[in-house]
Parts: sequence; C-alpha cells; structure tokens
Amino acid sequence: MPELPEVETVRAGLARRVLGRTVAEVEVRHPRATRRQPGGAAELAARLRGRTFTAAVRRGKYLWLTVGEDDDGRSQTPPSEALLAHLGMSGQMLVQEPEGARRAESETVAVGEHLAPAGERHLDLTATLPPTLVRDVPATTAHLRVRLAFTDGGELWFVDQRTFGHLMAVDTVPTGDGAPGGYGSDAAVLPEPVAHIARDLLDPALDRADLVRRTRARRTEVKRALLDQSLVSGVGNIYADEALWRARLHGTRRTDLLRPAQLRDLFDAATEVMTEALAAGGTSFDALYVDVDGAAGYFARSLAVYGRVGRPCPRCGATLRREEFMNRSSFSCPRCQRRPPVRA
DNA sequence: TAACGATCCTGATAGC
DNA sequence: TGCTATCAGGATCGTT
Repeated sequence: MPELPEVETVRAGLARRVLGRTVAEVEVRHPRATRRQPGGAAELAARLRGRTFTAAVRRGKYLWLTVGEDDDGRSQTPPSEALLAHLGMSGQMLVQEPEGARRAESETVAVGEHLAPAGERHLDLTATLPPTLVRDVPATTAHLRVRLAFTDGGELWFVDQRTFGHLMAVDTVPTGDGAPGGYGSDAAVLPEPVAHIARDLLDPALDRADLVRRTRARRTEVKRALLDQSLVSGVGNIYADEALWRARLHGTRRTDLLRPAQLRDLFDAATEVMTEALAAGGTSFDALYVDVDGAAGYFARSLAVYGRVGRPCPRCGATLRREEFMNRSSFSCPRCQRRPPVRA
C-alpha cells in the first residue's frame, strides 16, 4: 500500500523521467480514475493537452506534477495548475519510453523502480524485488486506467488494480504560510483539493510542537489521529502500526490523555520508520502479494509487527496479535503495547 | 463542530 | 470444478 515512502519514491522517479515533457494526448480508460475531476475525463484531457510538466511535488500521500508552461511555452511562476494524483491502495505510475529512446533497455518501467541513488544507473527491478512482486510489474494494460502520451513518443501510465486512486487536473492555491506546498518544489502553492491535507512528518516546514498540541486537543484514539491526514499526513495503516510499536503505545490510547513527551516519541518513531523505509526505496508497491505469497523476507527487513500475527515480538518475544480497528487490521505486541482500561 | 462508521472497489484465497 | 464469502484499506460523506 503506497504510504509516504512509497509515494516519495514515485515522486522522485517522476522528477527524473517526465519533467520537461509535453503532453500530446490523454486517454482515460476507466471512469473511476477521474471520478473527482470536475468535468470528467474530457476536462482532464483538455487541461493537460499541450502542457509541459515542470516539477514533481509531494505532500503526504498526494503527489502532483505542475504544468508551469502554457501552450505558448511561457513559464508561469508560481505554477497555477497541476496534475494531482493519489495512488490509493494499488496505484502505480509507469513510464513507457519510445522505441530506442533514452533507455535502450527500456520497456514499461515502474516510476518507483529507482532504488539506485540519483545519478546511478537504474536498478533492474527484477533483481531487487522478490519474484512475487516482479510478477506485478506489468507489461500489460490489464489495469491501465489513464494513459498520457508525450510529444516525444513516450507515455505515462496510471495503473490501478483496485481503483481507489485517482487523477485530476486542478488549479493551485497559495499555502498561506509562505512555505513550499510540498517536497520537490519551492513554490508556495498546492493543488486546491490538497489544501486541507496537513504537512507530513518529513516536511521541514512542519511545526512539530504545534502538531503535539493539536493532537492532544483531539479527544480520540491515537491510531485514528495518526491516520487523520488533516492532522498529519503520510501515515497509513502499515507505518501507524510500526510507529505505535516503536513508541510502545496501543492504538486505542486516548490522545488527550497522553503526555506531550509520549506524542513526541510517537511522531519521532513514525518519522524514523518512514525515513528507513524511504532509504530502502519504499516497503513495497503492493503489500497485498506479500501476505498472499509469504514473501516475508522482503518486509521483515523493516517491519516489526505489521502482518506478523503469531510471530514473536522482535523486542520482547511475546506473540504478536491482530485486532480489528476502524474496520482495519491492527498488529501489536500484547506485552509492549498494553491496552488501556475501558472507560465507562 | 468533532467524532465516527459506512462505503467505494478488485482480485486472491479459503471453504464448501 | 465452480460458487460464495472474506479480506485488504485511503479518503470521503453521512450520521450522531
């Protein structure tokens, strides 16, 4: 499931592969992919055709490509429009290069495949992912939802099996605080639909003391707060569980009853686990297959509790448990993460 | 106004 | 073999 580290991996790939390229044609192959686009698929195509991508930016799990030049090639500062993307649970951005161009070895390549540091040759995905994941890197159009053709013959594909992700071409609005709207651009703007999304834990402009204050002002369970993108963005179910385990907190602890130091530790833990995952190129592009095929070795490098029910806690050895929470699964250690007493 | 639960969706898998 | 139920979960929307 794409959370912040996975989305950042994709953003960095887009920054390398599609900036400076001009959209020639847009094909929407599944209406759900543009369900949030005012005016639908036709509007998306009309707003992108002839436009050039100028920056790849991310806030939390949202990423966008600014279209900073108009049809006459005049640059707009700050960028006033963007192609906004959310990958949902299974979304991928794939770049298809024209025959014989740029990458001699190129076929369809996941934008997040760049596990090698910038400047080095892209790693071959088939050599870095377990077989179960390699199978999921498609040269197929089975789940191709939107196809952007560039004027140079290349293409950008939005592939999304479960159709929770979406694309939309929208106007940008000022951030309000003058700080950059997201990672990847200095422009103090962000797409209008993202205006309510809080800054994420890797954002230098995030006020962490204020985050602790706002979290304690909530009267809710701490895992629910971690997943609330309007409080702090980028954290999904996987890294929420990992952060809670590192901070030794059960997800049902009340935010208003936690000490500031406990919340600071929790946010530090979330920052830490996502930073580590980012360094590894993201946990996975589709965790689904890990459960199904048991490719635990890949996950085990960075995940202590998620998906590991019945296994020993890496810290104390107690048997990890799975609980229902918000219609989701939560994984935790019964010894390190005591459930709070049920209050009347 | 804040909190919270239902809902959307697809495909793999388990169970019968 | 084929059918049905279950599971995964981010964001939004309606209800409390």
